[in-house]
Amino acid sequence: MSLRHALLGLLSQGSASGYDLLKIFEISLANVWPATQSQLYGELGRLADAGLIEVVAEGPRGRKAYGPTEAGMAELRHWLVEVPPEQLRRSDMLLRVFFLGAVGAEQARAYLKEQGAVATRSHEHLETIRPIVADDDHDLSVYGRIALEWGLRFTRMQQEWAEWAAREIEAHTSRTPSGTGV
Amino acid sequence: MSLRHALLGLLSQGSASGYDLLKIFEISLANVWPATQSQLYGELGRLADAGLIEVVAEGPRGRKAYGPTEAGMAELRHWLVEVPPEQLRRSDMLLRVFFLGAVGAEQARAYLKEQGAVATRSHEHLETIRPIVADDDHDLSVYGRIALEWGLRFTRMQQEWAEWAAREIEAHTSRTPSGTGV
DNA sequence: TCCTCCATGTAACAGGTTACATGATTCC
DNA sequence: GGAATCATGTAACCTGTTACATGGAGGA
Repeated sequence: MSLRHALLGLLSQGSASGYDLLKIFEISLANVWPATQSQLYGELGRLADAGLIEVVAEGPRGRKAYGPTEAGMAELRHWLVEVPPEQLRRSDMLLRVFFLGAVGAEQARAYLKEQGAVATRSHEHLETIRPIVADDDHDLSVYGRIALEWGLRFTRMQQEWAEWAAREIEAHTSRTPSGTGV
Repeated sequence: MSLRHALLGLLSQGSASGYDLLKIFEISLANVWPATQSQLYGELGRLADAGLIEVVAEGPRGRKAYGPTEAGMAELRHWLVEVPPEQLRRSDMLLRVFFLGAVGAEQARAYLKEQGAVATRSHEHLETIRPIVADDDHDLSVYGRIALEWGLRFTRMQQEWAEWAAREIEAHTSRTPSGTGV
């Protein structure tokens, strides 16, 4: 149920309409908690019904700008500090690693090298947005920077791991030259 | 649709019943691709209907052991090398970071330190299972070791990041002592 | 006028979780 | 005989995705 809290969090930083929020999701939250338009409007309705947000302004074309209520802010703070984050991560990238024995060392190495390259590209992309968040001292900037740093460290780790793994397979292959598995 | 491929992958390493597979999911795949019992039996039925697996043995209590068909193995290899892994990662741990401005520096630091501690515990847990996979040269062991190494590097990265982030907040707080945000 | 963008909503479907339901076998 | 374990299956519900549907407002 974290979409609910993502919305509360965004609205705590300033009121916005569903349309505004959708844009914010696309730019800044896309890598952390993607959401689609239909999901978003549905959840806004449910949040309003639950009294956690309310319409604070209406505009042209039926535009409704929402803001959090006191109950909504309380719920957000509760979630932030008292609800332990989910640990579960599904990774089909890693799932494949378990079964790489089904395709022979050459293809296994190619797979890992490709994953390393993907990580490198992601890392480079994140580097390009670093300067945008870098230069000020607001709260938003501090926490944005911390999240960005996570991405930078993660992509670097993944890149280094993939290269290490490709070398491991090479070493294993040279020890057992016949190549087991298929 | 990766549960399907997780099942094909496991069955490619030896035939098994739904019950067997469930146990394997609980132990070895739990951190990478969790699956519930009801999901599993449903998918086994669909895989059989699609001709990707077949019943290779029947046992007591209605036990049905499945093995992959040739079509199933082809599908597995196709998925392994030709279908690019999903990049999407939802992380409610990271989502919270974006909104930490809503709770004051003290609580924000406490949150990050807790996440660091969680990562440390996970890392220690993974270290305990390292010796189990370490000592042989089979394909399975090689790829199991590579996946484990990912976990070790990931948890270490997360731990270091959380500690760094907590220090960042401290530095920011001492620069702007009043404490902005709520 | 026509196109683009703003703006909201619904319906159908897929994947996943929890809970319910049932029964056979083995071991003590 | 009774408990634990093996073994499979179904139903209700929630979250998320894709696609469909509609219309107002502003600019060229």
